[in-house]
Amino acid sequence: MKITSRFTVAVHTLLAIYVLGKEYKMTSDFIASSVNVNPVVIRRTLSSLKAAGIIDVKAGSGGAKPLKDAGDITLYDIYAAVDCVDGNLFNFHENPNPKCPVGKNIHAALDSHLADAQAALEKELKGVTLADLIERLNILM
Amino acid sequence: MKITSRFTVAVHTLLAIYVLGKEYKMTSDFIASSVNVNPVVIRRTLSSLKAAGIIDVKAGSGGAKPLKDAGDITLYDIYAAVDCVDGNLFNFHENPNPKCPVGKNIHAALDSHLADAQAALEKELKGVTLADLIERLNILM
DNA sequence: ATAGTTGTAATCATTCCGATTACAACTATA
DNA sequence: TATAGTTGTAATCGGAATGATTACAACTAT
Repeated sequence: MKITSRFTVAVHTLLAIYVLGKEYKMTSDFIASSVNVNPVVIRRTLSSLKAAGIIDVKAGSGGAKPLKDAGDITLYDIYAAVDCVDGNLFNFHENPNPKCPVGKNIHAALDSHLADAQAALEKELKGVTLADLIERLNILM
Repeated sequence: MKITSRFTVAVHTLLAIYVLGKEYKMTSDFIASSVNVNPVVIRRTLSSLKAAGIIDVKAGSGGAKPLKDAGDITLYDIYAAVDCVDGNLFNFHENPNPKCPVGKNIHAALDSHLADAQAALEKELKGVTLADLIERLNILM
């Protein structure tokens, strides 16, 4: 079980917009050919990023544009924007038997630890900005 | 996108075995009624836990038994035993365009950060043992 | 022998994903 | 204002993963 590629697609999309946006018009078709997915997938990604206030996209004229400074966008912001994880990362089996001492209390015993693990992952994502990635890209390019 | 309930089912299963195992014969049917899933699901879980050397199960006679000390079993061990995540937690879009400067380098720029995030989650899981959960259960029960 | 189990294969329905088609709505510009 | 190029979005499709369930062979204790 893996976290949707929507996330890495969104990161890729933003990198493209921030790095190549001055030189090219960033249409969904253009971005789609860099990411190598269907343009509609990019349009959906752009919608999410727009709803999160990260970029601006105008219907008709086209071309996505940055709204925030790259240093102010973390991987977590992107992860949250495309909603790869709806609430809890870990799936719990529904309806453990309340007549069993284990079934009755397993949520109380386990939930906080799972939340901690998820928080640790998300904290790590909060520590990386789009600017960090762009810097690294510029070295590599 | 969530991590399979196989994981929490396995934790529940082990808790049942370690907490109730002295009092009851822990058959797949018994455990299934505590977890509230189909017995076959539990048998599969037991198989994984057995393969990981955590418990012993004998075909025919039945009844799962602990092989390791609860303090030596971490949530990570269970998570790994039932293989909820096959390798990388994050899905990457395949085939980014190598002709695009972003597409060509995005893996190099992003992979390590994703690995770090996954490692942070797993480290957290390594910090909790079955004994911790049992202790908490005993207080609640 | 028998009853009770485990191990495992095979199906099935459901859910989620990304791909794709289609088309209405919108905007810049000629 | 007509047109070309875009975005927004609904609808559908096939594929993959999941858990539920049925079925039955293999095994073990009594």
